[in-house]
Amino acid sequence: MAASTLTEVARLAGVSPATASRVLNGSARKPGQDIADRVRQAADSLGYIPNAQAQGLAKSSSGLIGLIVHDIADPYFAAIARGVQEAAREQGRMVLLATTAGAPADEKEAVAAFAARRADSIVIAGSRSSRAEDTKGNADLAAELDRYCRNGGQVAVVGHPVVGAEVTEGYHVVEVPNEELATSLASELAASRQDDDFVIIGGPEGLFTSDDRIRGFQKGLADAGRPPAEILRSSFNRAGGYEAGVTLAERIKAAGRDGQRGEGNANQDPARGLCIFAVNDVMAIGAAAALRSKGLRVPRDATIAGFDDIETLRDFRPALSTVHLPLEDIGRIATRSAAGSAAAEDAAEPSPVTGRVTLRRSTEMAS
Amino acid sequence: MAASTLTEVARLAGVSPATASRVLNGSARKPGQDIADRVRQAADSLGYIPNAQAQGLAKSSSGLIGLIVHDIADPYFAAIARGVQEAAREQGRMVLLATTAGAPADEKEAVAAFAARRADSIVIAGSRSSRAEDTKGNADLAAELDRYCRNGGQVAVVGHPVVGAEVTEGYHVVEVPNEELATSLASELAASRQDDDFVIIGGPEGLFTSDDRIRGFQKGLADAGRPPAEILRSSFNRAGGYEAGVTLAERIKAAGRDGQRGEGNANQDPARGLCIFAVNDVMAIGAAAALRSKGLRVPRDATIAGFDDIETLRDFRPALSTVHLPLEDIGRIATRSAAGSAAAEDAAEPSPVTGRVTLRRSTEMAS
DNA sequence: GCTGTCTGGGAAAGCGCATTCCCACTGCCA
DNA sequence: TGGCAGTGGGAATGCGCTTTCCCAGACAGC
Repeated sequence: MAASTLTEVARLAGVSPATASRVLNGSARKPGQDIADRVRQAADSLGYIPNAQAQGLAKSSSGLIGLIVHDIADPYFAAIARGVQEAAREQGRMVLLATTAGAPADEKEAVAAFAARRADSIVIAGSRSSRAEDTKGNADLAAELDRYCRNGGQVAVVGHPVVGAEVTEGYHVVEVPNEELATSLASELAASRQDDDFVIIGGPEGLFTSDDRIRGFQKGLADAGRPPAEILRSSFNRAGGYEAGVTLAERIKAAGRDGQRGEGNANQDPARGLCIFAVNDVMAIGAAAALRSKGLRVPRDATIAGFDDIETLRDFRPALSTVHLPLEDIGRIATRSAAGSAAAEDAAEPSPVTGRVTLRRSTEMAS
Repeated sequence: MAASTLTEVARLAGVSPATASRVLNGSARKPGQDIADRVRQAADSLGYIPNAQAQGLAKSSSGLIGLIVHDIADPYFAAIARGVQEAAREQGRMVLLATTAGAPADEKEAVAAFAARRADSIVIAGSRSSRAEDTKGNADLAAELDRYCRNGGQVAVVGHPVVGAEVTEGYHVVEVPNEELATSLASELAASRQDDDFVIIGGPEGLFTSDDRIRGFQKGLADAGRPPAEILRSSFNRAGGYEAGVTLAERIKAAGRDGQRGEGNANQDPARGLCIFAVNDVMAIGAAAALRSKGLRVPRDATIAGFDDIETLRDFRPALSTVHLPLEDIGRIATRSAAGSAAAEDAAEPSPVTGRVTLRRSTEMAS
């Protein structure tokens, strides 16, 4: 038994396919009540399911939203995905998922695939990069996006615009105030951690999200009259945080900052504590794990702050100081801004994203 | 500029659309080298992207895999989704996401929507339920799935078969040995926690995953000669775990099990500890948070074990005893089993899922 | 040299639906 | 009663592609 078609339904109901189409899918023209009933009943009895592909082909639009993330298992993206999914449901669309590990080449592929499926809009979450090795990929991605937009597609990018994107028609950017928030975080930490030196665990250079947060943090420190923090670079995930954490743990011990009176380091005053800012929560957790594995305690031997306020990590102890980002809203906003309702379009770029510095135990005053 | 079509490419290359189709998309018939080159070049210069909808319509298959989860932001589902995504990529397909909060009615909707899009296969993750209020929904869902399968669709369900599903053609179940693993967990805990009483924090009655794990755990206790554990029911998420944790915390204090010598409870021996088994990690974390908020310490005042071994929770302290489940593999296996390669089909239901009891600090020997 | 078999390309028929255009009919006003 | 707008249904076209079928030419065997 093959899936039944509109034509079959029409025949069973004794009407033309045109009429059947009109009653089963919202058309401007409403057939008479009796006919409508007949058609609907026929559809029911046949278990008719409209073929979305054919519909899409006929009206060239698909009811699909493409979502591009680095990794759906990363709680950051998962949270955004939830928002996207919700907004999509509101719009009566479905979401098509693509994961790319952040590689622009893969992202370009994904955009092409979405374009092939005639997705109505595309949401790109996940940090843009300006690394040299990505130059070519970025250009390709930008070109693909341009083409997609020119063909009437709507694109929403979370965070930074894609490097080199030119079209403005249908191209939306959901700004995330990473830099400002990092500045605020630094200010608050500078105030509460008077006696700490600061160090930053960042992602690879060229990753915008990471760079923005680093820049913002440094600015906050400078505003508070603190010297710039040293920056440790590693990968933008837990492993990267852990790795950097190991390095720092050794340093802390060597400097005798762990209360065990190490041999001391000429450059570092053992009396001063160390406050670590990891550019995202997952890295912060990794760093904390590294310190712990080296026998160090947070916040006693070092304090740590992250960024994102990942929900799953809220029960982590010591509670992680971080910057709360409304991830789910971000996904929702991005999806809505790419909904492409020409009317509401210019009316207002939807409510801006606001975060909030959230200090918790991991950077609490040492007793 | 509208997206260019095959016909345009063909015209530019000076061939028929049929030929263009044959060279651009793998057909059995291979046109001559020179012609192929001409076509490919024309396609390139036009930036041709095949319309997947039209392709799908023409060959009635879409290259789509439908994935149904309760909540994509839940790390359990996110991990499975990653596996699905990966396997999908291997197959050159894309994944369509639907979240349903576990409501059979929504799941039925999702299946219908997938069917409408002519998804090649559907993966259903997330526990089935046999609750009375879901009876109708389950029946509808089963009917929808049956229809989908009869129309040639492939379905893979993680865990339990959908209640009432009848078709076997194209219907796959990825068995997760929840019960057996829970039994093993109980055995190991019974051995290491000789002096503990056991209590189970379960999900709502009728949720198969939860029920299986409870049943298995009780069996393990029985095998070890322990009396059955009391069961606290609450919702299958962190909040549920927290709620149950609050209840337990009060009880522990009342029973003077927290070392503070409470007034004691006739039924409970204050000398005995309490070992809490939460049917999933997230609930376990919630329960632990509740205990902590009541001033209780794990594993000192109570021990806790979970189930799933969620990656994001591995850095939780005290490290959570749990049962490791290869979530990502599960997603992959499900996706592959629904790949529908009739050849490999009967050859072997793909490698079974195996978990592993993983005891960590949260159930460690009291000193 | 002629027929028979390939080979490779093109014409055309859908895939299932939306939609435009057309037509028959109703009811209204003049 | 004739004409006209308005209403509601159907025929037909096309969305972009695949695929079957057909046909012209190449080639081999007799």
